[in-house]
Amino acid sequence: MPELPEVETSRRGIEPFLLDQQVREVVVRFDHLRWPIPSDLNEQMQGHRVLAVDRRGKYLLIKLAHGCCIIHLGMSGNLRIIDAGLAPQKHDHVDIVLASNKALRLCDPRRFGAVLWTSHPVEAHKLLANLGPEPMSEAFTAKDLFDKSRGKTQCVKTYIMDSKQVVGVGNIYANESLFMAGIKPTLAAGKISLARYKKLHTAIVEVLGSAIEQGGTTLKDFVNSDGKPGYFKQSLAVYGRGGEPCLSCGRDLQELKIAQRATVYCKSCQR
DNA sequence: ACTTCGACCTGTTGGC
DNA sequence: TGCCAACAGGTCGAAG
Repeated sequence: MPELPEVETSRRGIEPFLLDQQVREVVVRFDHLRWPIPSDLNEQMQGHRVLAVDRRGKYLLIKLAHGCCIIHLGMSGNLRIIDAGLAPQKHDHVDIVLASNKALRLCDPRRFGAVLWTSHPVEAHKLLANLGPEPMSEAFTAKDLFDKSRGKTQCVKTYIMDSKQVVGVGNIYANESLFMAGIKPTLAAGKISLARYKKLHTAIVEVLGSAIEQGGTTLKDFVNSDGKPGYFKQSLAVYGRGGEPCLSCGRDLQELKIAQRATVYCKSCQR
């Protein structure tokens, strides 16, 4: 489900319900997500207050005084705020029950997501330590994108989806950003000029920024934490539109696979 | 060191 | 209607 805008939308949705709340109990109904959920998760969190609900890339970070619960939504995960005790549906794997009698509930049919715990500074966690800059921060620059791409033969689409370069650019927004920047997705990352990386940088920031403003993309089952859908889908220019006319020039959009992921672009607008 | 590819899962969709 | 194959928002870690 989620790319960065969806994760950020979820974070904003759940934060007011978690912040400053004491954790009453963590209920794990199914512990085999991408990795096993730590068996001492309840022991670690029970009775402690939530100090912050942060995000790093697509990882949600629920911070307590002595450690952090790391949540990743994988491909199909979603989070909702419910009344504690509401009967769980299929795939509702974890509840973090709060003293307020509300609970944060994780549902993840495909189980590509993760729920982990770390007692060390979370930034040093193996999964977070090597992440690139946040796309909406000053640390993300066209110059770095350009410099780090030199010598690389991989497609530019694969390159911008690599979380070591920049976090949060998934398949939808990679397609959209490349269209906005007028860059053909199959070009070798190492052969693209600084001027074009400046366009691409701007496009990534704009595409992700407006998606966050609009509450993420609604695809199939995405709803944010209060159950309202995102509204970005109606602004997608290429994703899911293979064979349909380019919104800019009217020619048929091309569809192909790059690294086994659906890729759509306009042959005449993207070169 | 860089790049590609398999693997992890269920649910939905489209073709026959 | 049923069956089967292909596909779906991610990304780690192994293999090449």
